[in-house]
Amino acid sequence: MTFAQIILPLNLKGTFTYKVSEEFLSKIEVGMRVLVPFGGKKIYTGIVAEIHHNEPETFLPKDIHSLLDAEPIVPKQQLKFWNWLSEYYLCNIGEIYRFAFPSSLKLESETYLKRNPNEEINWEVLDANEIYLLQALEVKSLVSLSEIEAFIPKKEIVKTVKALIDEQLILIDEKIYEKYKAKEVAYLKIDENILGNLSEILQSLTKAKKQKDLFLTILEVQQTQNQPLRKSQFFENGVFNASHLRGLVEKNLVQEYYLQKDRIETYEGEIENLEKLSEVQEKALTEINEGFCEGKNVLLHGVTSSGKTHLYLEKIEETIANGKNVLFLLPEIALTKQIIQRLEKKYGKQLGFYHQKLTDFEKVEVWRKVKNNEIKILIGTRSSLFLPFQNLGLIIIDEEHDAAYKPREVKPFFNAKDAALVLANYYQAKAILGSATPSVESYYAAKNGKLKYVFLGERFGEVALPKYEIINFKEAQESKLSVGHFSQYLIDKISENLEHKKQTIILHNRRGYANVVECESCGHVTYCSNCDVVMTYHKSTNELKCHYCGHKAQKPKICPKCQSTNLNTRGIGIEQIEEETQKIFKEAQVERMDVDSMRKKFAYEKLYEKIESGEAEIVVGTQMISKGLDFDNIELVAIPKADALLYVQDFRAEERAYQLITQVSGRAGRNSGKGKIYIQTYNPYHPLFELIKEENSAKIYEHFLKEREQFLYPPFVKLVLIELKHRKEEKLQRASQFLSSVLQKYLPLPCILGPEKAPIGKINLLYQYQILLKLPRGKKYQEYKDYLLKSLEEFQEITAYKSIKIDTFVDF
DNA sequence: AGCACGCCGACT
DNA sequence: GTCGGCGTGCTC
Repeated sequence: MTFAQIILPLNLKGTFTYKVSEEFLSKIEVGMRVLVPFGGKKIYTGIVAEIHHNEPETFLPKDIHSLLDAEPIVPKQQLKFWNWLSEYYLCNIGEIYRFAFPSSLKLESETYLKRNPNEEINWEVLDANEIYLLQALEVKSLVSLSEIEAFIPKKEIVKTVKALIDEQLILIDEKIYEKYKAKEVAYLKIDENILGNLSEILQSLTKAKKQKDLFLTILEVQQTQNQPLRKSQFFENGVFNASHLRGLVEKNLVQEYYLQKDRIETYEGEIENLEKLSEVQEKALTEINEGFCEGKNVLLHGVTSSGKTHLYLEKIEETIANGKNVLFLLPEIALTKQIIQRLEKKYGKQLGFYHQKLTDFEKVEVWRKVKNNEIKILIGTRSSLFLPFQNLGLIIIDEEHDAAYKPREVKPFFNAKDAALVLANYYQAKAILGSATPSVESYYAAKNGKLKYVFLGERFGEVALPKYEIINFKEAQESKLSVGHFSQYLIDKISENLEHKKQTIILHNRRGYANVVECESCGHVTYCSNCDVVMTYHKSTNELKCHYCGHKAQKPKICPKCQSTNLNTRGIGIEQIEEETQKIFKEAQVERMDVDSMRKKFAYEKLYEKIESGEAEIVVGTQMISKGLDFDNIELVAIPKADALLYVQDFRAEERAYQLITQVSGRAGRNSGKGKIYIQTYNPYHPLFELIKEENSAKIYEHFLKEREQFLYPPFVKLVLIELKHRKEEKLQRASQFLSSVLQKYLPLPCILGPEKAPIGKINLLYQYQILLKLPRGKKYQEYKDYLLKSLEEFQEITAYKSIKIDTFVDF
């Protein structure tokens, strides 16, 4: 007897055992898709994870319904990768499968109903709904539940269907269909062999002038154009129509055939050659190669505009020349047009894109191409790690420090940067992590020899790096040399920059107009009704918005508590900075770039255009502004409230501030080398600002590492965050306490921090508690993680706590 | 995750 | 008195 372990797209532990019947025995392989029944009447598409002969003892396995693939669709390396993810990040493999596959590759099971032909209907005893349904089945033999909604009220459907099933008048028919059908396009061709008799052919067409003309047209195009002839092109001018073509096809003079159309338009322009590498880049390239030779992956630490892309292109080229493929990971696809354009020019059709914003059809298209090895370079976000690569040779993780590689809100949680390294290893491929501001973890790994450290310290073409200047805002205020949140000094500098017809960027990392609307008389502030956060005031829409659940409310005119009209705003948002900027620089064209202003369609494109053309003179923005805006005319970057970057309560706050400041600085003086950065702060002697000014990245990382070591944070310990959520706070608190006590049985006490209320105690009506684990690195780590898993299992044994939602974030 | 079964409040 | 809320249990 043969059995198979099947991965199902459900958030359930482990895999499921099914029996492999005789008919599939010789065909079934690990990595193929199968159709299996599950539960009452559900059918799922699963993935074969293992084939074996151990009959289960505690239950009777069901049969595999059918085999969907003739060859494995998930490569072995991917299955290994899934397993690693599920073990390392403590999530179910089914969740990984769900995330990894475009939904149309998972067959859909929709419940369809049909008449039971063996049962007579006694119409008299039926109610109206039942009669409608049966009549519908007379007309159409199969009706789906969703179709029934058209003629039976929603809440009565289940009742009606159930009654008829009980009477055995109807049956359930599981109709399964594959959603994805490749779109086909018609092409024409003329068999060149018949051309020996060309004169004869033309003779035979003398009576059909149009057909003759069409034939000659097709022939001409075919002989001049060395690619398939799209059928539709011959009808575009209106001279010919389908019947003319039909005549030719019937006479066997022209053949019609179909090709799958790619839904993704690919670039067909010129293919550009690489520029020559600079000396510094050559050296870096040698070092990368050395790293690869030592069997190490590389951390490429290259200051902004140092030409990291250039090196990537070199390695990509080389990999492809060796017959292997490349995965190029980006944190977000939207803000990185420039890099894509560059690769597009060079690689044209061998390039593919993949990210979660594609339609399902498009995703499957890319899937197919990757599988068939038609795509040599795949550019994509973290979801592209799951494509069925056949012979991956290189993975590049650009902007490796970017938090978008590990979004907390998407399940399953994993860090694409770390996952990429593991995946590369499974494919025996090499990886390059690239950034101008590497994450502290990667930097540490590089310094410890786990990664090869390659530093590119100067801008390409020896353009000077931007200079930093720190403005003591406290002093400026005290000597009354300030307007709003701008010191007179900064204002002068920006004015100068405007006079030189150079562009300015102002960074302020807080959305909205004001953080809080506060009553001056009683101190009342408006909280979100769903979340435990103060609502942010947005002046442009004149409303209060919750940035966590999106809840909106009117801005109060009087204090709801004490009826005072003395309401004031506190905490400056980007909208207020924009307003002030416009007020101070009346003549200047000021634009804002944040999530709220970029929401409209093509807002980004429009802004991009305005900056490129020079129409926008000052761009005020949140962290968004630090990405992708590579324009030569920007020379000044101002951060009027730099302190705000440090107020975040997070052990990575300083690291993030450093990265953000450095990234946004990189926008200035890319060409002229005259970029200036003004950091305006109340704490001009804050070590971080001083270090940034010194421009000694090694020293900065030393500083970070020292703090991390002292306060026991990564990379010196492994962090696991356990998040518990429930609608009832008391129950949640008790549960969290209990989980903590279970953990205490197995883990040393100092490892466990909490439970405590999460920084945002309630989001969307769910209360949140958390337990933070600081686990030692090395051998003990795995042992402790096994204990953690055991504890979580013990916790879930308690029926009363089954309704508590638990999420674990490993290395968050 | 989905889905069925089972026990307590607001309606014909 | 029923309909229907969601708490609990199970799925190879």
